Amino acid sequence: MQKKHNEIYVRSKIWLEVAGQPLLGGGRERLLQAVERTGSIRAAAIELGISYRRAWSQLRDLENIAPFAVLERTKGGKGGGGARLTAEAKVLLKNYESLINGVRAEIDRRFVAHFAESDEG
Amino acid sequence: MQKKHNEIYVRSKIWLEVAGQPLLGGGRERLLQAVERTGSIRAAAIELGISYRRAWSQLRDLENIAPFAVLERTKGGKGGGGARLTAEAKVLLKNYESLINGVRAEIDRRFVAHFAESDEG
DNA sequence: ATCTCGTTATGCTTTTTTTGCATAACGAGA
DNA sequence: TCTCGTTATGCAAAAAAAGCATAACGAGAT
Repeated sequence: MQKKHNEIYVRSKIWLEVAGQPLLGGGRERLLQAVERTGSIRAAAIELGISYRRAWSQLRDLENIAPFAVLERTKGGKGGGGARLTAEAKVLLKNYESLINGVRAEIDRRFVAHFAESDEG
Repeated sequence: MQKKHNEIYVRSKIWLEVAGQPLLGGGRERLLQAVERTGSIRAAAIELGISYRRAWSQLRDLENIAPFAVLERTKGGKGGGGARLTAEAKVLLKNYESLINGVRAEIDRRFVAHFAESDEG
């Protein structure tokens, strides 16, 4: 396989919406995964390298449009508090992960099929 | 088929990149189509309901990262000038159209497969 | 040779969106 | 009652997008 001088490649975003508002995409997916793993919004933000303010805003928006509760939060206590995903949020997250896993590969396959034999696209 | 109280649905964007920079997505696709149809950037902008400034900026950015010339422009003359797509740009546009046509349907199909039997997602 | 006209080309202002800082509120456990 | 690290927000700063106004252009008409 010779190197191609044309470096065009395909990228994609797949997300879920409710009533025209974004519900869950790649960014919030990683955020929910991090919250689930760490048990707090703040720790998740640190793990992702984003500000707590940004993570909190993302989750607030998510919860505002989700048709069910997403997080269970606690304040105070020895650890200061924390946040966990509801069972429904875990199902949503899992289904989204399954959805995009298959789609990514399919897009790449179709890209090659359409752009492989033609250098200029 | 009963109505679902959960209105979650899937959306997607597929675009081409070169070296991390966006080359061609849905917006520029429509813009190129309009330029091809009308023969000028200004007429294309009017047809799409966007400002000429915006259309022109989009095309400038596109040409800056495309590995080949995209438009042939003319100034002056009876009509004042105009713009046309190069042969390579037409091929790129056509291939992009073919790519996304199949992908859209595939994403919808996979969405239904993953989200159909589960209301909460 | 000059004028005309509708286009391409671009600087600059305004608006909108995003990002980030700083700080208040909270409350279970010590 | 005090402490501590979290959740919760107001507000400012920065970045990005949108839009206004105007210059530059040059083939054809005069």
